[in-house]
Amino acid sequence: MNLHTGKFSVKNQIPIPAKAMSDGRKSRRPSKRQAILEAALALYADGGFRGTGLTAIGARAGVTHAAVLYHFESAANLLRAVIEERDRRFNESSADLFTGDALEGLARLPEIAHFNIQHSGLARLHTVLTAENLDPESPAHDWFNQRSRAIHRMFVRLIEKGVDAGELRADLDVDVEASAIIAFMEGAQMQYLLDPDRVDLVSLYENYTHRLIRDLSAGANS
Amino acid sequence: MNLHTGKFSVKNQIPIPAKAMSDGRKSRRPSKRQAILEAALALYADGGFRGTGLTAIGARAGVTHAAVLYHFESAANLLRAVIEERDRRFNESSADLFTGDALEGLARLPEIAHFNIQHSGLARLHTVLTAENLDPESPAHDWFNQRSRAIHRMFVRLIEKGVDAGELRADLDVDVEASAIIAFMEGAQMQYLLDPDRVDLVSLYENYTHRLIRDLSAGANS
DNA sequence: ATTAAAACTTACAGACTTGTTAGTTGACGG
DNA sequence: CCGTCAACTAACAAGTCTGTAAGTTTTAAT
Repeated sequence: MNLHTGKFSVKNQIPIPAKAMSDGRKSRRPSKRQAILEAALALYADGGFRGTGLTAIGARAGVTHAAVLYHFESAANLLRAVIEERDRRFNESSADLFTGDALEGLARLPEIAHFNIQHSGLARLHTVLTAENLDPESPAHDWFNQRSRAIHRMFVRLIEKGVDAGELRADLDVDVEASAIIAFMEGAQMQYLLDPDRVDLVSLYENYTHRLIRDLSAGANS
Repeated sequence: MNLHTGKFSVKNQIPIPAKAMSDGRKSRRPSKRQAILEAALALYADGGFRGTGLTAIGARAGVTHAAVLYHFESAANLLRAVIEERDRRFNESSADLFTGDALEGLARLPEIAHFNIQHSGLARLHTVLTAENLDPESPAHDWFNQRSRAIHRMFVRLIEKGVDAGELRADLDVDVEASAIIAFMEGAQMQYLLDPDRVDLVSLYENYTHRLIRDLSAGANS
């Protein structure tokens, strides 16, 4: 364990990737960078950041741990790249939930359940890394914090849009409602990951969504 | 409801505590066992199991890491003791939620929010360790799995009691309802731990509880 | 006072961690 | 054909981790 230990704590920001990123010029060799990232995605999902060494990641990608460091410069930096990659993939398939009407967006929440079941590796990665970085001293705490706020804002805006459009009740505490939705999703995820056989994630989401829409819709009894 | 607490064998034989547990006989020296457990409680909450070494735990308790092993035999065994201790404390103050009527029990859920805020160390410990043991290969995965099922059963029974008493709707999918409640609580906890300044855990719980009771009460519109 | 045992400490071992450095490989440009 | 440079590997360093073994201190009972 590290406890504080300066390390990268100087700035919250983690240094930029690496030089080995440019594909503008001709690559002299097929570079294992992507394979390494993929391996890290998978292994962090199982063992978390603290539980997974660069050697294991390299081995899965068919290189030594030095190659991992060559491409990502440090373990913390690799973590950052992994988190961003999972975000990229998740957003790709869920961003459009926030583009339409509020009621429509809420009704489509179960799509997230489907995505997370199909990509349970990514889902576990997210949950494991979030929990691992609850401690403010953790290497990526600030990043997860910001991320959390960003998602919260998206839901707040979605709900506000619904309120403005008259779809949703006007007396809602949007902050609380947004947090509640996120809480349900995160918690359901955790339940499912812990015991996939017992928990039917889709049923959970559908039941929740149905009731959520009924409760938030304009005209619902308080 | 004391869910067991015993150690119904979780197939993986985790050895029994140690000889140094008996207080039936006179202790020859004040033993740091309790101090070590306390230190582990605190440090695991911050850094998780994988992120915390026995040396650090020992240091916090004023002993060497060898003393930790003397009392708990192995790191995995200490983890088990820590989990059980957190459970014991949590149950002590929340077990009676399940003894009364269903509606009363549900209405008192916000008490859990208060407990978790006051004992945020224990709360973080629970969340961090749960996430860390999502992987079936993890040392305490089975234990957390069983624990999760036990809690789920408690809520199932509470809801069933309410249905039988005519307090709650008869057409509920109790399994799903129980999972949803747990999901909300776990997720809310995670949100709060990640960003205590933004998330008002008590408001979240109160809002949720109010709506939950309204939705589940007999006579509510489907 | 001697003995016995709990409750430690010190020292060591082996495995694993991140990270550095120096050397090797191989394809492409000239 | 040859130099260059990306993309590595091998080896090493310094540290951490769990666990073992053997020796020491403290106290209670005889």
